[in-house]
Amino acid sequence: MTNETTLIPIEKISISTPVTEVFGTLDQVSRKLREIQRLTVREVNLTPPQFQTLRLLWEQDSQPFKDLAASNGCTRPTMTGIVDTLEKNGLVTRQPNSNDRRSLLVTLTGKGKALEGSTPNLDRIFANCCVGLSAEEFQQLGFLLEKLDQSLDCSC
Amino acid sequence: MTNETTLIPIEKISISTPVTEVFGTLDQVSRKLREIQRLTVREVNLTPPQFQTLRLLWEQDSQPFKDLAASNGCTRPTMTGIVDTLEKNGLVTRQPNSNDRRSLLVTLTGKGKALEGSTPNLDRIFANCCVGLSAEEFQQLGFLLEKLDQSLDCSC
DNA sequence: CACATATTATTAGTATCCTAACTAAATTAC
DNA sequence: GTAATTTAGTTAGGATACTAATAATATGTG
Repeated sequence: MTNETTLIPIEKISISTPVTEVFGTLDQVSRKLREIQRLTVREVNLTPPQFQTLRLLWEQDSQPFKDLAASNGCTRPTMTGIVDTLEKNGLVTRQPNSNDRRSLLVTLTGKGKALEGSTPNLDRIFANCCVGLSAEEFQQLGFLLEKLDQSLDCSC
Repeated sequence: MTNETTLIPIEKISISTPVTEVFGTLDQVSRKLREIQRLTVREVNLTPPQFQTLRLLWEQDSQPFKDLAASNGCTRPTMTGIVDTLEKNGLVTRQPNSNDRRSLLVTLTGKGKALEGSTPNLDRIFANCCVGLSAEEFQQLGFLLEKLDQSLDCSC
C-alpha cells in the first residue's frame, strides 16, 4: 500500500549485464530453488508438483481438475499424470462433479489430509535461503520480477 | 567496474512481499522465458536443451561429454538422452577421447555446424522481452539475482 | 605389482512436461 | 431441435529430469 518512493543502493555493478546473462542467472536461481524444494518434500515421499497440488487442496479441498492444472501452471495431460500418482499412493480420489458430467473433482483422502501435519515447513526453509539479501533488497527483487513478468506478457 | 553507488526508485510497493510469493513470481518468469525459448528454437526443430548443447559446441567444438553436462546444469544420464537425440538427427557424433578411454568427445557434424547459420537470434528475442524495464532496473535485477544465487549456495 | 577407490558413460525405472489426437459431454448456431 | 463448435479429461508418443545400479577405465595406496 505504500506509495512513497524508496531508494535502494546498487553496489559494485560490474560493467553492463547482457540480457542473456541475467536470464542465465535467473534460470540458475530457479533450478536451485526447485532442487531445495525437491529435497525438502522428498522427506514425505512427494515430488514438487505433487506437493504443490496437495498444498492447493489443503487450502481448499475438492477442487475441479482443470483449476488445479491452471493453478499449478501445467497442462491438463500433465495434471493427469500427477493425479494418477497421487491417487495410486492413496492421497486423493477423483470424484464426479454433479454440475458438469465432463468435469472431475479432486478430493483429499484421510491419508492426504493427514499428510499436511507431517509436511516440512517449506516457507521457513525458503526464507532461510535469502539471508544474503536485506529485506529492502528482497522487496526490490520481488518488484522487479513482477514488472518483468508483466513485460513478458505484453511484449512477447 | 563502476564502484559508485547508484540509486533506483521503487514505485508502488504493495505491502510486504512474502518469500514464497516472490519465489512464485520467479518461477513464473522462468517458465515464461523457457516457453519463449521453446517456441523460438522449435523453428529449427530443436528443444531448449538440444539448442543449449549445440550452442556450447558452436562456441567450441569437440567438448568432453561430462563438460557439456556440467555446462548445461544437468546430470550425465540426462545428457545421454540429449546427445542420443542430437546424434539420431545427425547433428553431432560421439568420438573417442584418446586421453581417457572412458571419456567421449561430442563433435558437430557438417549438418550440426551448418545449423548455426539458420538459427534464430535468441538474444535479440530475449532483449525484446524486457522493454517494460529500464536499463537501470534490469541491471539492478541482475545484481539482485546474482546476490540471491550466491546466498543460495551459502545458506542452504 | 595388486587391490581398493574414483570416475565416465550407460541402462533401468519413475515422474514431469509438452503436443496432437481422441472420447464424452455441454454449449452455441441455425 | 438437430448440427457445429467448444470444453474436460484421457491416451499416445516424445523429450527431459532425477536416482540407483552397472561396466569399463583410471588412479590411488599398500
